[in-house]
Amino acid sequence: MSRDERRLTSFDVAAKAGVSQSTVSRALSGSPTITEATRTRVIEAARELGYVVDERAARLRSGKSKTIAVVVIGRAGQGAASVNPFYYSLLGSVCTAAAQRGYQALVSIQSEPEHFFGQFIERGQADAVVVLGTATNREAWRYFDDYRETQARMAFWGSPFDGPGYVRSDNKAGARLAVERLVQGGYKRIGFIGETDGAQRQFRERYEGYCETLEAAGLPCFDAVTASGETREAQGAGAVKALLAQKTGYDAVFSACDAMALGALTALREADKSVPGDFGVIGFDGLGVGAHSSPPLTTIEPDFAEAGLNLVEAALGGADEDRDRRVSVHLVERASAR
Amino acid sequence: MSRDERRLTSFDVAAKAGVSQSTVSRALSGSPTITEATRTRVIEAARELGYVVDERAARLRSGKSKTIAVVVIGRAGQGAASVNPFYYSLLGSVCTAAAQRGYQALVSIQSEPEHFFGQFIERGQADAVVVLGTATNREAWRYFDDYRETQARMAFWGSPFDGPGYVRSDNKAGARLAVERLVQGGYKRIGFIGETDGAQRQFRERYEGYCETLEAAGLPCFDAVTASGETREAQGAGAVKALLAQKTGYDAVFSACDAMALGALTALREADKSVPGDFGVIGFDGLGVGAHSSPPLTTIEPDFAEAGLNLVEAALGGADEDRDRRVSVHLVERASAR
DNA sequence: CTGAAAGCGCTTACAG
DNA sequence: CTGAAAGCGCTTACAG
Repeated sequence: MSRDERRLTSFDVAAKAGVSQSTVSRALSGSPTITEATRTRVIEAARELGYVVDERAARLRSGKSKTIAVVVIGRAGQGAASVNPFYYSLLGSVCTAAAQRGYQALVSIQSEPEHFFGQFIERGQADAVVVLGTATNREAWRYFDDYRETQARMAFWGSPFDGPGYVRSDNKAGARLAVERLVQGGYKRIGFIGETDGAQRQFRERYEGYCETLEAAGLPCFDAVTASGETREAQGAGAVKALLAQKTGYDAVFSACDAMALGALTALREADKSVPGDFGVIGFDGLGVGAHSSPPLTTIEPDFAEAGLNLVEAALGGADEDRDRRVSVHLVERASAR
Repeated sequence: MSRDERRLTSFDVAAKAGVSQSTVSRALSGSPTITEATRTRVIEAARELGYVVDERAARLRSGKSKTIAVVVIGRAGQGAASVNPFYYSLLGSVCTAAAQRGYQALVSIQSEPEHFFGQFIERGQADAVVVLGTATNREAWRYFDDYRETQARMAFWGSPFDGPGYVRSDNKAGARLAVERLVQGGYKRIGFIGETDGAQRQFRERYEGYCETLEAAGLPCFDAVTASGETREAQGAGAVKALLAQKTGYDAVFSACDAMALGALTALREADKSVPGDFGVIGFDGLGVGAHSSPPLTTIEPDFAEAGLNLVEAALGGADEDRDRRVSVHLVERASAR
């Protein structure tokens, strides 16, 4: 209720409980070497005084920080407004997963080269760092890919690079789910939109899954179609136009990401193709906005809670733990495939 | 490159630069009492060694933490998945605003009563705390409303409560923009959906702005219409159905929030009302998903960057600064009003 | 302008 | 099981 002038310390609690300061520390930190009676007395004294330990001191002394630094990469020149909902959801999952493991989350949104910073562990502020965000900010990813040479306890999502600590969706399984769903809907000539060059490793994996599934189904798979554009949506719209112009007789597309799929939907509407009747579309990412498009977008969604847990574990585990971490995905049935 | 076994300290830098440890500290912290020549030498030594100050020690000693704790309130029983994109954007803006003022952001997502926790300042982890999130988690807001009795340096967004430190949109101005836009579109019987009882102070303000603007335009204003439902969208859809059933001849609605407006759009489509031809809809919040609804939703959006800055300043300023902080809003012209 | 010293509030060997 | 003491790595009076 009242605001004390002097900060309460463990000595105040010790005095009140009639024990030494070290006993207070042990009692409050859950040391097993303390009698239950003593512990209760100390906890009660602390409660009455409104005392909580000063984490700066506790962490300095113990050498730990019980914190995970989470760096969210945005588009250069745009800041927080450029972070898409997918990464915010992932951020939320990481914070939650960290809390479940007893860690706090120090969040930093980084877009500009002059502010790239990763030395949270060296500053004693974090025990591990998770980096996530748009693959399009190449400079940022280059910075963190270099930086990881100096630190093992890191994990990544969204990077165009690869290596230990990189966590991602099970892209092939996702592609399979999507393409099988399209096949099951009776579509015969299924295209793929999204670039498959080095930039987006995830996209390449989705493309591979697309081809494999189609081949297994005895259906033809086609070259990936792309188009340039400012935004992912413009790219998706352009790709669908290009694909329609090909006159291969496409009747469906699997899009490498939802943002492009949304653009595809717009282009299809303009081309008077009815979705899902004439043409099927399935995206990838599980963006919430897809639920409001017309028609609502059927998509592949990674399990966010699992993604958060994987990122936290990979970061805490360090580079030693060199396994390929794949997050499971599932089909979100909406209305863009018949 | 190499991973040192022993942590580097300011003594190592001192030895390398040929100065005392206190000089290293002063040089690196930007103390004006240091010669430029000395500072350069120290900085260079630190750079070569790869030294950065241990913030736990620096903050313990200085008594500051240069951190803002950001608590994001989710729906009980649902966690991070229940945090909507609006609050994630706000979270991002707060992190960015904090960084601009030289603060870091410690983020904690809280949904369950047993994990409500606000004592970041007492733990020495933050200099101020910002709480934001859904007004529907009453218990959480009650907790933080109680907690603020013990701490001045707090700011809030989304609370059903009121008082110093509560930051919100300029709701009346927003309502005016929306209703004037509807009037300008030629709509004559404009309804309001959203509850106006105590729960959502923001909604009441929007309703008041709605009435005032309509009266000023010489048009009738009506009682707010609501409907119960699991989600905001279901509530919006229900409200529109109820409103259509009234046969007052409504030809537009101003919705207290976008989520309800999205539901309204669905209900209107089902009722074969063409939007914006037969019926106009304008929401409030600026949700990104509104850009993909059919038709895309015209809405009122608060300035997120300004909101973040306001929250950070209000929190840092403490309760002394007892002014009513209003964040400016603007009309996002999309296609649900002719 | 710089150095030697104290001390922030804890945790953790070291004794008993 | 508990206490007295050292020390984590800084910042900041206090001197000079």
